[in-house]
Amino acid sequence: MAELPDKAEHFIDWYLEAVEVAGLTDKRYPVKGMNVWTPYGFQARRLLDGLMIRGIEASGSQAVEFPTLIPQTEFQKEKEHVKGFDAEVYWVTRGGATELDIPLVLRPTSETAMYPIFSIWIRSHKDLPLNVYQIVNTFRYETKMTRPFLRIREIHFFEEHTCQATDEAAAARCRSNLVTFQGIADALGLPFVANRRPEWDKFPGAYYSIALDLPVGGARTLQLGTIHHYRENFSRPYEIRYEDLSGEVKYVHQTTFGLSERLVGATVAFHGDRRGVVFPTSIAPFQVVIVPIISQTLGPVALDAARALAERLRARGVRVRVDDSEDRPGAKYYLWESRGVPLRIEIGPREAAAGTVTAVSRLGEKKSLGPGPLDELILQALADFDKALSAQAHATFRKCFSVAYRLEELKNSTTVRLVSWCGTEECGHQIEQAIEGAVLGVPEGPLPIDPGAPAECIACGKTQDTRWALAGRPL
RNA sequence: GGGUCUGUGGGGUAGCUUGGUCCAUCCUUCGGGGUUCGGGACUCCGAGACGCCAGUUCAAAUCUGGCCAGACCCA
Repeated sequence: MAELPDKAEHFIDWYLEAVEVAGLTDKRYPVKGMNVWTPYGFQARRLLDGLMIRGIEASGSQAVEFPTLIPQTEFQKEKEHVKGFDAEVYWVTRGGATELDIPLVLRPTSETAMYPIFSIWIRSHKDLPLNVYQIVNTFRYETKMTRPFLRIREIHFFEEHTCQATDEAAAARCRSNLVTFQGIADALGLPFVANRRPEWDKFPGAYYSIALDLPVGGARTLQLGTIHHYRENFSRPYEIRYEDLSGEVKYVHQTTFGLSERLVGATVAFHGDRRGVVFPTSIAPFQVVIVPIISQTLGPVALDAARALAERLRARGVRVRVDDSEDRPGAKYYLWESRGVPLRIEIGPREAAAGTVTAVSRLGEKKSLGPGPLDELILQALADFDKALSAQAHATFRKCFSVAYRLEELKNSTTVRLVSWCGTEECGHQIEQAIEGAVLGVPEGPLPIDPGAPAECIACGKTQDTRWALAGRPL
């Protein structure tokens, strides 16, 4: 039986092939870092969009849409931001044959598109808070190698931008975003750590950045998204001001929250196995696939039963597909397993007569359901699947971390490491050199494992002001 | 940013060193027929490729250059 490459040993090979066999994208589009979404992959992405939309709107954000092109003059207003993105933006310099007076940037992110308009929208404290988001495509000219979903040049980007009256309100919005993300991650069965990125690695223009990191085997990590507190760094150059109750003119404090289709890649990367993708029911294009076992001698009873069951499940809101193709049953099992369908239902002729089915979970559990209310039993089996997937993920997650006490231990790390760190950039860089990766930052909230109190800094040995930080190798 | 290597049907490959054997190999895929159908079926018939553009040559998948795309290494 053909299996995928070993996930632990050859992660990238495994990942590329898992995406390939699942048919989520077509990588043959002839522009680097830009893939075509297939109907199957697009459905997963659209369901993910739904999770993000429901989550953010529940926290009081409204959808907007700003243009794709940004004039150079606006793009360059915030110094750090420009420096951070200058090397990776696409420029539009011509309209037809005419050279544009002011070149246009294809948005790499939308701060500089939105904020000139925010400065018009916001006049008074009554206009605050302003919480808006958009889901649009953004463009970044990645110079490194690209990977489907993980590192791409056209990014399907979710970005929330908010304006708050005070520093404290902005910090509160960041915490609220973290709660929203927790909900999305739970729906995907993905554990994560929220790390406050070190100064040298924060978003260009941010006061601080909180990154949502997922360990994906070895010391490798994947940044799932980010939450940034900008303070007044953008509102000053873009003159986003309001009059407070006493008539004093103040600059707003801004935040952003960014996610992308990388979450589809993360789901593949974290849950996938030797047979391919494993989707949680929340974004599985098909939650259930029914395979009728055709028999020449016993007639089409199994197929009829499969179609009838599918109708009942659809009425209950289940995304279900009957695979009535000519392939043999075994071939269908392999196909839908590689594509990540949570639950397979097999109906044979004798089962059709008895009113029972065989249910096989993508995690391997096989059992007979019925006779009885099959739709109820299948809904239960789907809920059980999500629970089992999440439990398995959290068990894996805990094994992804270990403490390192000396710099030399970092070299061939097989997990993400917790290190005691004094917080200085100099020691941070020593840690990064030792692990051949990055200091991910200091976790917000509880640590993924409990290492006790931080001791002396792993690099300089000082004991004052040390804290636990995570170090790993971002993909 | 600097360097090394690669590009053959829809996917994966053989052929390239030494130009002619190639109207290009094998597996898979796709269309049609038949027998099948509880873990990747068998069989018969058919379809489909030398990344693009130039150059060298009697002759180019094969050699040279440029471009495009991809992989890897270094900063």
